[in-house]
Parts: sequence; C-alpha cells; structure tokens
Amino acid sequence: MTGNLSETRVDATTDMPEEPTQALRFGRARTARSSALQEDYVELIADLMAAHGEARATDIAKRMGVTHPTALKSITRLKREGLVTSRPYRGIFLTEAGQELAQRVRARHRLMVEFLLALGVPAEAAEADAEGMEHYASEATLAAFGRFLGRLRRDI
Amino acid sequence: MTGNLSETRVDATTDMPEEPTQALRFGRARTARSSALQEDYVELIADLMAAHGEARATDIAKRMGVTHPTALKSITRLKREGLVTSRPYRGIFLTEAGQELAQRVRARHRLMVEFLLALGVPAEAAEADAEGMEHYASEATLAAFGRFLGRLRRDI
DNA sequence: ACTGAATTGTACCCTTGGCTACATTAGTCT
DNA sequence: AGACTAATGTAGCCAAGGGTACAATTCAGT
Ligand SMILES: [Mn+2]
Ligand SMILES: [Mn+2]
Ligand SMILES: [Mn+2]
Ligand SMILES: [Mn+2]
Repeated sequence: MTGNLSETRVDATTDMPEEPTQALRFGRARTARSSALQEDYVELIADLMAAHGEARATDIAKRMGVTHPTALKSITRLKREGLVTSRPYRGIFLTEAGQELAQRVRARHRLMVEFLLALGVPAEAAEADAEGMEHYASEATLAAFGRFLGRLRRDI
Repeated sequence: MTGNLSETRVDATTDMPEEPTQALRFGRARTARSSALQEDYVELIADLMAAHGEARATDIAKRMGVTHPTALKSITRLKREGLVTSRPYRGIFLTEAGQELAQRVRARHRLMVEFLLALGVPAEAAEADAEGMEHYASEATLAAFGRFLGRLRRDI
C-alpha cells in the first residue's frame, strides 16, 4: 500500500494528465496571472509609502517601468477593487484590504528571494525570477520553501 | 573584502532597489508573461502529438480549459510566430522551431515539477504551481534546481 | 503674484486573450 | 447517398494592459 493519495492521475494509455485535471491547472494559472500585476502594484505602493511616506503616481510608473497613463489605469482598477484610494492630484493610499494584501505579498516575495539565494541563485537572477514566480506559488509550495530554509538554519 | 559582486544595489536611504534596476526586473517579468501562454500551447501540442499522433484544435481547447475559438486564435498567433502550421480542417503541426521550443519547455516543466516534489510539495500542488512558475525561472535558477536534485541523488 | 516645469488627468489607439453565436465542413452510420 | 453529429472556422463582443498626444493642475523659484 505505497500508493500516494495525492498522486496526479494520468491516462494510462497516453501518459498525460487527464483532461479535466489539466484544464483546471491551466485555469488556476490564468487566475494567478490576472492578479499578478495588482499584487505587484500593491506591494510597490506599500514600499514607497514606507520609504518616502507617500506613493505618487509618477514614482509608481517609473518603478514599474511603464508610462504614467498605464500606471494610472492600473491604479483605477485597484480603486475599483477596493485596494486603494486617491483624490485628484493627491497621492495614492492603501485601504485596509490593500495593506493586508501588501503585507502578505511582501512576505511571500521575501521568502521567494531568500529561498532562491539559499539555493545558490545569483542575487540579481533571484530578484528577477522571484518577481515573476512569486505569484504562482501555492501555500503548500511556500511552506516547503520555509521548511527548507528552516532546515538550512538548523543544520548551520 | 566580502562584498558580493552580484549583490542587488539598493538605495541606502530607502532600502529599496534602485529605480532603473527594479523597472528592468518588472519588464522582464512582463516579457515572460507574454510568452507563457505560447509556451504552454507548444508544449501541449507536442504532448498530444506524442500521445495520439496528432493535435486537433478541439483537444487543445479541452486540455487548456478554454473554448475552441479562443484556442484557434492562439493557434493563429503561433502560426504567425512560425511555431506551428495548419491547413483548414486538418490538424496542427509544429515547425522545426516549434519542436525545439517544445523540447526546451518540456524539459523545464519536468525539472520544475521534480524539484518541487523533491522539496516535499504534494503532487497536485507541484504540478499546478510548476505550470505557472516555469515561465519565470531563468537559466541560473534552473541550474540551481538541477544542482539540488543532483545533490539529493548523490547523498542517497 | 507670476511663470515655467513637473505632475496628473484624459482621450484615443493597439494587441492579447477571454467569450458567445452562428456558419461551414468533415466524418460516420444507416 | 443522405442525414446527423462533431469539428472547424468566422464574426463580433469585452476587459486588461500596453502605448502617444495633449490638457489641466500644482508646485517652486523668482
Ligand atoms: Mn511580482
Ligand atoms: Mn514582488
Ligand atoms: Mn506553463
Ligand atoms: Mn508546462
């Protein structure tokens, strides 16, 4: 009785994942992709607030490497989602929900970077890769990363 | 002289990455995001060819969890990019370039899954997370994953 | 208080990647 | 051969996220 309960089901004849299983996985990846940008904005806004006491649209745009109308449009979406507030010609502020999201996203970002560094990935690659990968790591994967770091530290 | 040459430069006063550095990282993540879908399609087409000897539009759509017009539109884009060919009412075929891409993407996918499994991530989470994360892992990160697996195997 | 520069806002355009609805073709079974 | 079904193609809609060009406002420095 060595069978792993959570083993992925594959079609015996094709050695591919079953169709509905695979469709669900791609669907989850699509969902994650659609929130990735928002997560990055919220994290960045929190960082700017912490560093400069305010988050200006221009700074956000510069940091994101995007033109200011593009940034403004994304910020409008964040407002609609209740993550951010702003009054004309004033800065951008995180709502309660925005701050909570920022905190989670920031912790995840740090864990991801730390993990890659611990594995021996050069710093710049670790930062760049983490910026993309972080949005697709489930709680289970983050937990595994944490265990790995814990083990490293324990074993000096 | 312990300074790491590849250490990320941060603004000393704000403890944030410098603006152009961070903008470049977000830019790279955007680029990766825009090729992620194409990579998944090409990988899937190769898998279907291997399993069934052909790749039909309907099967691709079902596997991707998407309606067939959506799949067809993506396939049209793959044609434009020279990764795929097709004649009306016949199947989809990978070009030389498409097959090469498929091979690289498939190897990367397997490495990613194997790595997560080795870390103790449950199989279904490993598969799902890999589907998203794979597109953002640089060569440096993939190499680190490979080293980790090698060490595991060596140390029994 | 004025003026010029920087910031912010707005209008409009494009591509990607979703969808539904409908038309056409191919394939299968009697 | 004809008819039904499945597959494929096409048209048109939408939202997100990128861009340019230009208008309006704020802010600093004189
Ligand atoms: Mn990110
Ligand atoms: Mn991040
Ligand atoms: Mn994928
Ligand atoms: Mn894949």
